Amino acid sequence: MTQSGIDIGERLKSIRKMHNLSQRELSRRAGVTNSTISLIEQNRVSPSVDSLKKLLEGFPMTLIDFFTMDMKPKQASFFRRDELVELSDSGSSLLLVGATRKDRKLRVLHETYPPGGGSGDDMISHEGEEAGVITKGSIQISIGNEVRILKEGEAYYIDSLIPHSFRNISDEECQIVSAATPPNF
Amino acid sequence: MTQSGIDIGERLKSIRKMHNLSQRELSRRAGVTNSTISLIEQNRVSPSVDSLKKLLEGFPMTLIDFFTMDMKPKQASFFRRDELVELSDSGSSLLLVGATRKDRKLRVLHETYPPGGGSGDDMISHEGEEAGVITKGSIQISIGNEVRILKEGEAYYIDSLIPHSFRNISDEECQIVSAATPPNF
DNA sequence: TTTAATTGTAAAATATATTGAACACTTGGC
DNA sequence: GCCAAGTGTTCAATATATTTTACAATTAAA
Repeated sequence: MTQSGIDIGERLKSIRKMHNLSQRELSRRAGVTNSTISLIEQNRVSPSVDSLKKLLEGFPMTLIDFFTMDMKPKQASFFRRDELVELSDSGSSLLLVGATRKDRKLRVLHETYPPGGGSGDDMISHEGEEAGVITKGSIQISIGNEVRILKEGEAYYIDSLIPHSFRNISDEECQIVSAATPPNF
Repeated sequence: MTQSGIDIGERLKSIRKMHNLSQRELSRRAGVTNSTISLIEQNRVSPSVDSLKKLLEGFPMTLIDFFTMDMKPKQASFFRRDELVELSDSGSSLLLVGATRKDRKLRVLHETYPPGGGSGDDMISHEGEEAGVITKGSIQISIGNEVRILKEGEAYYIDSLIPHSFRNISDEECQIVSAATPPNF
């Protein structure tokens, strides 16, 4: 029988429903009996780790995912261009994706740098990681004491602790999509 | 008996050792028999979620912590196009940024979908958050039971555990830069 | 050495998870 | 109406996890 604090049965059931699977269909995919699934979802048994793992592989999903899952309120998913929030006051443009969401784990930006534009000397460093892809033009990126020019299709991945800055030294507009976690704004 | 992929027994044992606890002492704290602990550590049984939870409370530690535990090193920097790792085997292209880093918190992809291409019919779901910007063309995105077509410059931001999929139903190539945390690959 | 208190392990007994085969109920043809 | 295929549930049988009790090996103190 179960007493595990978190409602494993309910959680499994809701995941199964999300994927539009019947107990029997999940049973086939996971190699666990449909009756077992029924009992687990009713919290009449506490599944072995093996069984739970098999079941999750039917989605697929990992044990980490399962135990990390918390019910979250549904929030806006799609964003038109005018729904992206402009963060920059200079000539450059920093459009934030998902600004309306309360507790983002991710800071995704669509950045546009005109010729001569740049991020300023961003000496603020914070815990986390940051990465991006150049989607148009080229840009000079300084990371620590390294300096390099990245062209369309190239990318970077850095620890946010290391001071970094961007400058468009070309005569073309440059666009970047970047992501960081945890978000610093 | 166990076959759970990850070595639960070894993991439990190493955690116990880290805390300088004997099987019997952990037994007292957790309310689980020492023989059970012995069997689990030898991987001769697959503990029930209940038992594992009780054991971890003896340290204390959560199930999330337990399953998240993975040893991780570090690295950095710039990536040319040919240094991005192709993850797709179909017609679409999924280029991973920073693949050489072992401990990424971020999964940034440069995705290219030819006309008719897509992410596959199997909707994938995993714990975390995911967002992206369409940088070229347009694409149809399904999130849960919502479907929408996003054009260049538009964006999305979703909880990763909501099943989602992409399909390019236009006659032009579509490019996206997406980011997710934590990385599922 | 002996004794007592540890340690991890093992076997049989017991409790529980899982299976296999039913059940009643619904849905969509025909 | 009936029938076939689907749904989730229940119960007895079986497989497995957990406990109880015991054992042998180690460590420390007398």
